[in-house]
Amino acid sequence: MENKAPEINNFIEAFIEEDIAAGGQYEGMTVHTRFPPEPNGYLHIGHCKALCINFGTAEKFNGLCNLRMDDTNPAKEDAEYVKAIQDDIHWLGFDWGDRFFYGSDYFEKDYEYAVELIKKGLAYVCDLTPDQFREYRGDIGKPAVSPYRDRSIEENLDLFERMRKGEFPEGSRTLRAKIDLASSNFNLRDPVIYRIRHIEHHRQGSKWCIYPMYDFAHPIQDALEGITHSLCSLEFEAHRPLYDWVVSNVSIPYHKPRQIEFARLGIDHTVMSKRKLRLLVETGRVSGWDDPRMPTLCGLRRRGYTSRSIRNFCERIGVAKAASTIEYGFLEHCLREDLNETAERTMAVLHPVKLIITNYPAGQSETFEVENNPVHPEQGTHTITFSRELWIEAEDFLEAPIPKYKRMYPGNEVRLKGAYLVTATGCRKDENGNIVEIYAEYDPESRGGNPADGRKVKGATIHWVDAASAVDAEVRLYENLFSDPQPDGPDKDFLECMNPDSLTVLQGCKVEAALVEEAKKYDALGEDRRAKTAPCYQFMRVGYFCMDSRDCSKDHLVFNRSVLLKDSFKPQA
RNA sequence: UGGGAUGUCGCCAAGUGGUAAGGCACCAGACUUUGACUCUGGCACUCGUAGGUUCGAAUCCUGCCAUCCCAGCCA
Repeated sequence: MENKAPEINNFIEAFIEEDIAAGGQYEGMTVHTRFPPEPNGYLHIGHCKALCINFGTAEKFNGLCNLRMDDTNPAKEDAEYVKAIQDDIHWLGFDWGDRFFYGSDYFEKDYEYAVELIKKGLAYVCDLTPDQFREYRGDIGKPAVSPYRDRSIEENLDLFERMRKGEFPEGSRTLRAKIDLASSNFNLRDPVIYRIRHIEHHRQGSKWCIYPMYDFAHPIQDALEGITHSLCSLEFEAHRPLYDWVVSNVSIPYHKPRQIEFARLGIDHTVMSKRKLRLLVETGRVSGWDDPRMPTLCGLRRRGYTSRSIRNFCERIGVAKAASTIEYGFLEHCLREDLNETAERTMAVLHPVKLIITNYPAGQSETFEVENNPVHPEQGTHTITFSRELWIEAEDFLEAPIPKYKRMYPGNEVRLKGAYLVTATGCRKDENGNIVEIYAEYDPESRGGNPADGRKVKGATIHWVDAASAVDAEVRLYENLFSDPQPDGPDKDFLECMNPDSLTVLQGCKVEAALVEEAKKYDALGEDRRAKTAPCYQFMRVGYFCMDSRDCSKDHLVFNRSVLLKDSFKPQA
């Protein structure tokens, strides 16, 4: 009774449960996983799936999950990314406790294990250059060849030590695992496990000039940390035999970890490879790694995505082995679902047109209380002001209505949210035919939007902002970075799939004056906290918006559109 | 091509021999001071395909087809 079995939701959990039930090396074990990012870029939502699987699975079985920087290739890695990665993971709400490691901290151990393999006759120094290596690699049905395979253990030991001492130039020699030159799995054709690189390592400095390959270092790292289940993505499937070979042939005083692979996350209308994201940043096609259009966690965060919505998304897409591409709309759904519960409602007019209430006295003004969130009345109310001149959305008035149109047009009574019922009487246009002013009369007996006679209002309820107190704001509208749903597709240049209209900047939008006070509070936060907690609002009838962590200030309000509200109105004709 | 995987509704995804869960999207309706939210109903006689085994198959067997990954001194 004390230990209720966890509900099994996917094949990985099923495997783990089987392992536990089988006993053996897993007898009484604590499930232990790890998340091993390479510190060569920022985390994106694809990493988040792996994060949720590794941390989530450990949590589910009451286990542990380590965070480990996989930094075995000094050419690609940089310390600048380490903190950003940690911050992103914490922001998501995961915690590795005191189990933060660097793959490079095991270099000495890796070396010892390599020596062990040499002594066992399971590894040898090979003098083939990269070009020769390719040439001697063999082919289907034709085994690979290495003229150096049968060197004596003594010679290998000597050569490997001299490799470490820096006696040889890059590319001149490697250490190879002696497995099977004829294997149909090319990963087992005596794979390179150490290469020479005369490069500074971001943490080890110039201590080393030989570096272990992922295939050798990773299983050792896992084993040394007591990882029981090494959960990674599908592209490592063909490497599993090598992973198993390493943990079986090296004397690690723990049980052998088990590698299990799952399909990585794909989302349409975006790209997920670090290489491509980096190119977008470096060529200035986006403003940076945290551009709100980027699928990076910092980008999504700046866009207004909450950690809860992202986590929920990762939970709901499931875990399987079939390659899949999730529709971007599902991510948006998860955001709306969260923000609907939490975001305060406010009124903002993005494309303002003046509405003049002709029968409302000039110079007069009054206030109304509107609820912050109808879904949760306990979130309170706030005050808005009303006067003769208001701003309304240009698309909320039509001189000649189209079918099903319920908003303002001459003679149609509508409700100004929280204020009064009004009926348009006409409008004024400029010389180009653009509507510059709309005229309407209000029903003084409908304060708060409730007509005294209780009549039903057939027209829509529209949002507005008092012109006398409104504040200007800049609003940035975002759309898909790529108009092509599969920019990663074969025979495509992803740069040519980009959406030229992924960013639209609107100036002179009208928002409630109260937002200036909110911006003041936001200004008071330190840069670090600002980046993690963008205040989010629902601009009623428009969408969810958040203050931009970099550019918004009380003197210049800047909002990012996080996601549109759903809209079932489909103009016909 | 050799090896490794995967194919269940437009997109995800349960299902492990007993007669196709759920979510997103979409459609219809109710409710509504957000054309939002919420609620109700609809949405795979069929599981890549062709055979076979079985009383019974998405689930087992065989062939075929399609897609993805690996074939770096990247991870």
